[in-house]
Amino acid sequence: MTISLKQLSLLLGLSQTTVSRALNGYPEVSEATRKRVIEAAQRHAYMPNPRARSLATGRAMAIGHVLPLAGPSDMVNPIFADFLAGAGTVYTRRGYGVHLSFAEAGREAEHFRWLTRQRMVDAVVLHSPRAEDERARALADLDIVFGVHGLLGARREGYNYVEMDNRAAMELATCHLAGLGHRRIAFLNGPAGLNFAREREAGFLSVMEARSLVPNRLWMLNDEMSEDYGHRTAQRLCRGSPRPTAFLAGSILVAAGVHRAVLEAGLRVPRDVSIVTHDDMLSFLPNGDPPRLTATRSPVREAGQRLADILIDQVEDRTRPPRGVILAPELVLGASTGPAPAEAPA
Amino acid sequence: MTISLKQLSLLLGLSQTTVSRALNGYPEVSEATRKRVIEAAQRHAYMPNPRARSLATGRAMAIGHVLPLAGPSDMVNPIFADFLAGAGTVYTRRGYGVHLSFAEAGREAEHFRWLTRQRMVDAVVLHSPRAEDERARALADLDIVFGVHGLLGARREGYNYVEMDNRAAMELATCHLAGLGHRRIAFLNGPAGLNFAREREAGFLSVMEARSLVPNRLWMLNDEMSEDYGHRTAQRLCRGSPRPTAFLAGSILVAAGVHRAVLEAGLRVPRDVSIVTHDDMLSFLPNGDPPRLTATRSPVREAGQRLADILIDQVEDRTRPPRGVILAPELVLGASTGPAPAEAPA
DNA sequence: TGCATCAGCCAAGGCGTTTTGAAAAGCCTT
DNA sequence: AAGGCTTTTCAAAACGCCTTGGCTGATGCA
Repeated sequence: MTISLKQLSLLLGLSQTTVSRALNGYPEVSEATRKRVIEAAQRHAYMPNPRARSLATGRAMAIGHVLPLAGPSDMVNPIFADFLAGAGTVYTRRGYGVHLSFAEAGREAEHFRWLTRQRMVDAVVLHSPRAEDERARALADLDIVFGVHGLLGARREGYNYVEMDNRAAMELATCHLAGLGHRRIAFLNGPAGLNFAREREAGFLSVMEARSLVPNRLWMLNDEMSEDYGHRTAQRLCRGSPRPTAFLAGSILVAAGVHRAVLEAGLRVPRDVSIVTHDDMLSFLPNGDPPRLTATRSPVREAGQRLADILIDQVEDRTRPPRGVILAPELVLGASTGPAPAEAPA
Repeated sequence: MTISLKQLSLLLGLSQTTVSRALNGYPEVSEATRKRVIEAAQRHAYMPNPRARSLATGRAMAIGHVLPLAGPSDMVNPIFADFLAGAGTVYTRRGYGVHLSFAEAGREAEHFRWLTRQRMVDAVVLHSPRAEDERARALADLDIVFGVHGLLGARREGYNYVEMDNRAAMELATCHLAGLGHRRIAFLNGPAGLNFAREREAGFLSVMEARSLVPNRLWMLNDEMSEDYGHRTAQRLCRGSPRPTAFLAGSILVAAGVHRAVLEAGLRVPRDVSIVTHDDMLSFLPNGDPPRLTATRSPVREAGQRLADILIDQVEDRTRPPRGVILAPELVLGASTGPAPAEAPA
């Protein structure tokens, strides 16, 4: 079927040792032989058997991504998918595989222990981290290389991570709205416990404060980001008086719900109400041209690539210090934002 | 770190052979020793090293899922995610892993060859099959166990597959609409080349014909299922005269676009226009209670489980004939359908 | 010339399993 | 007591790779 190291060495009249060393770039082999070996390897399409290799080296040549088993969770989350697609290209290029596994919520620590005891993976990626994340603690205790897609609480050093600058994103968005004259802004944020939601709130508040605007605390909401959440909330707020002139939505789904509620209330976008969203899923809901929604965007796919490289670097040289990357978001102007409507006289 | 077979056998005063056989259920070992071995294995939390095992057996103990590398493709598709979540539970339960890899579009065949030559996987799952699928041919030629999430053209035997009954789904939906008196139904189907779209069209047409209704061919459309597609198309059709009284959407995203366009046109759902969609993503857009949209649903997660079991069964006994499963859809009544508005007098 | 050094290569052992072929032990028969 | 079975056990080889330690012949130095 496929040629083995032994066969190749027999073919070349060399020992397995020499062929192995030649291919793996060890110095103790003459350049002439190395060239001959490499050429023969290519000709016979030799590829080392990853299983045998990792049995011998003790290295897994795989990075683990662990997903919660039940419920409408990460796996169904397009962000995760896009992140993995980005990471996947790097893994493939550098000869690593993905080890995808599913763990019951709450038993992740045990799962990690199993993964590492079995040497299934060389490193692990943590998705959707919480501020106080017991999974991160478990990983640190296990002395395994790991990286986080997001931040662990306020900490920004001592571990590998890739994060979009959530604070900057909301600052951009809030600045944009404030610049258009909006003062009554509703902020439909993500779940309160999650880090990125805190960061976003900080960004929102800092701009409001800088502009001497007073945020309406009743309009700052936290929930799972669903279309339903956006719709339900916007419907309620649009009935109130005064109502918001602008909505800041945490995701495209939330924005879609808001948009629907606003239309149903007989209001026009952006004449009566402006909508800005954070868009982390890019291509998932194709925007037209010009884009329908004004949105802040982060390069999720690139985030995956960056973290993959960071992890593999550290796996291959355990002495490397941990690295963190903060990716800058951009604001894409769309057709959903415009000047705030004139204030009704008080 | 973790105990090996050798250490366990030493501990028991038995040979590796006997311990191995005892644990793997071979008959040529006395019940007394087997019991002793199993008990010791549990006590020391022994788990065989999967790499060593598959090196020895030649079996990979993994199922491959190959995704297109570039573009807004499967990976970003929540259907795929949900399917994998379902399959994942079965893989884990039966001791298999997932091998997720990314192949450039058009070079999948080569990728499969590599996967099998390297014995990376014992079986492969094909996603989003086309009627004439060169990937399926490549897999068949390679003599590897594989299964399809969907159908290969009209063929319904000779290979493993799990499919939702697309035809039945559209029959259900069309019957529902026709029963409410709708005659002017627009059908926003998926891409023309894909199988499921053909099946769905057949279902739609068969009911129309059975009820002696004449479908408007100009209202039967095919495209990638995006929110934009739904919006664009519904906007156009709502401007026409006569306009459709009902829309049959291929996915929730399409339905969302339709819904938006209908609202923007100043029409009401379901008073002026009814909407039925096929919902393959279940929990992704949480519906309220009662559900917002009337929808046909298919159990994607269950589909993943079924195919996983079929594949592993065949891997473990290659003589088993291929199996196909067609899962029945259900119609979930929501708030988006109602009686057809009275005809304007002609 | 003798001795140490070094580049280049190799034989063999190890990674943790499964599996083959054979030996040992037990039980019947005769 | 010996032979023939069957049951139970084992030592060793294999899977395909990496790596340790050692071997050869050439080179440098004194």
